[in-house]
Amino acid sequence: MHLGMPESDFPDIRSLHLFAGIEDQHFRALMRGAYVQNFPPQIELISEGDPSDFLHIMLSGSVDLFSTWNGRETSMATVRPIATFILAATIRNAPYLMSARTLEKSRIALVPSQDVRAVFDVDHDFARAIVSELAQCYRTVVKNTKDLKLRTSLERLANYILRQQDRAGGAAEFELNFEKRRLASFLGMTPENLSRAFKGLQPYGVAVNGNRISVKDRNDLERFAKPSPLIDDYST
Amino acid sequence: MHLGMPESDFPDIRSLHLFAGIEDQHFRALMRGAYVQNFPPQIELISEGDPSDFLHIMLSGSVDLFSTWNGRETSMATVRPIATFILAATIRNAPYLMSARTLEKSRIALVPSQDVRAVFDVDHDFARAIVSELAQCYRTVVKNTKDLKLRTSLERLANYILRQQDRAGGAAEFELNFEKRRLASFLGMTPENLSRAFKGLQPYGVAVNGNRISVKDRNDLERFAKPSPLIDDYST
DNA sequence: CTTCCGTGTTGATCTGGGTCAAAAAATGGA
DNA sequence: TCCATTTTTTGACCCAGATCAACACGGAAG
Repeated sequence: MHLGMPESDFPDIRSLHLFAGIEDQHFRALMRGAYVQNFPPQIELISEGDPSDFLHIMLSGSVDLFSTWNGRETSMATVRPIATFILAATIRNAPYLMSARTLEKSRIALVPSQDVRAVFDVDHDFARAIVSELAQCYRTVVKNTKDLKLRTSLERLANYILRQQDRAGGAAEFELNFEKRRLASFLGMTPENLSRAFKGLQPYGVAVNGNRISVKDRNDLERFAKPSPLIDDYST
Repeated sequence: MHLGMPESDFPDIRSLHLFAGIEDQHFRALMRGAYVQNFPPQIELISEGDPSDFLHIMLSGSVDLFSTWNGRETSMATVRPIATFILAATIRNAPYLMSARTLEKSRIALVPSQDVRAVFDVDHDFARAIVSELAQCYRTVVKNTKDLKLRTSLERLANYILRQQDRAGGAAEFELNFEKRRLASFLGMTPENLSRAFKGLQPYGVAVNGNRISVKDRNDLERFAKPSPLIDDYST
C-alpha cells in the first residue's frame, strides 16, 4: 500500500538545504515516490548491514543512530527534524553502517534511494546540494574523531555543554534534550563516568539539576574547555 | 611562476576514480590551472584552519594527515599515490580540518579549488564522481569512529593487522609501511602501548620483527579480532 | 497511595592504557 | 667506519575511566 506524501509536508521538506534549489518538477517527482510513516518510540528502523533502499527525512520526533560490534553498542549521532539521514549509503548504494531507532514517536518520510540517484542525475542544483551536504557530514565526523582522540572525557563534556549552550541561544540555563545514558554513549564514556564528570565541572561553574544545566560563567568554563572552531563549530 | 602540469602525469591522474569519467576538455581545463610540486620529507604542506585553496593529488611519496588541539597531536590518516586529499574542504570552500605533512620526498599536484568547483558545475560525470568519492570518505571516517569507540586498543591493532594482510594480498608475512609511532597515534594509543600490544597478540600467532609482521594462523587471529565488513572493509 | 521499574547517582574496586625513565636498536650523517 | 640522533622497547608506576554493587529518585500503572 502506497500512502504517498501529504502536500502539507512539502514546505518543511523543501526548506531543507538539500532541496532548496531543486527544480519543482524534480522535487515533485521525488515526493511522488516517497511516503510518510509514523513510528512509535524505541523502534529499530534500520539495522546496520541492511541495503540502503530509502533516504530518510525526519519530520518530527527524534532518532538515534548507533552501531554495535561484538555485543557492545555506541551512539553515533541523534537526528532531529528537519534533517535527512544516511545520505551516503543512499548515494553509494551501499549497506548502512549504522542502525537507527526512534527515541520518541516520530514521523519520517522515506524517499526511494533510486529516485534520489535518478534526480541527482538530471538536476544539477540537487547534485550540488548533495555534494555540499555530504561534505558537511564528512567534516562533522572528522570533528567528532578529533574530539574523541584529542580530548579527555571531561573535556569532551565541557565542550559539549558549551555547544549546547550555543544551540540554546547562549542562555545561562538550558535543557539537555538527551537522555544521560545516551549522552554518555555519544561522548564515549559510561553513564557512571558522565555523572562524575558533571561533578568534575562544578569547579568551573557548571550545575546540573535533572535535565537542566546551568553555566555560571561561560568564560570560566571556556578556559577549561578550550573550544576550537575546528572541532566544535558544526556549521563550517 | 606557473610551471603547469607535465602531460606525462595525465594518465596517472586520469586513472583516479575521481577523474575517470570526466570529459577530456574539462580534464584539460583542470590540468591547465594545476601545477606539480616536489616536497622534501617532513614539510608541513597544510595547517588546519587554513583556507582550502587547492585540491591535492598525491603522485608519489606519502603524506600524513594529522590534527592538533591544546598541545596534543593525533594522526588521522595517511595518503599514498594515487589519491586526492581534502576534497571536502575544497568543495565547501571551508578551512582545512586537518594538517598535512610529507613523510618522505613527495610529488604532489595542486589543483585550484575554484577550478574544481567550476568543472563540477559543468561536468556531470565529474560531479557524480565527486559525490561518490565524498560518500566513500564519509563512510571511511564513520568506520574509523566505530573502530575507536567499540574496540580496545588490542582489538584495533589485531584488526589493523588483518587489514594490512589483505592489502598485502594475504601473505603470511608482510611489511608495515608505517612508522610505529605514527601507527600508534593513528590507532589512538601511545607508542609504548603499541609495543606492548604487539606482544599481547603473540598468543594469537602474531610475530613482529622490525617492520615485518608475520601471522602464523589467520583464523586464529580472526577469532580474537572479530573483523566486520561494516568496520574493516574500506572498499564498500 | 503503593508498587514497580527504569534511570541516575554514589561508592568501592579494578584495569587498560598513559607517563616517566632508561636501555636497546635502528637510522643517518660525516 | 663511527658517532649522534631518533625510534623502539622494557620496566616501574600511576591515573582516568570501567566495572560491579547498592541505593535513590521519579514517573506510570494499578
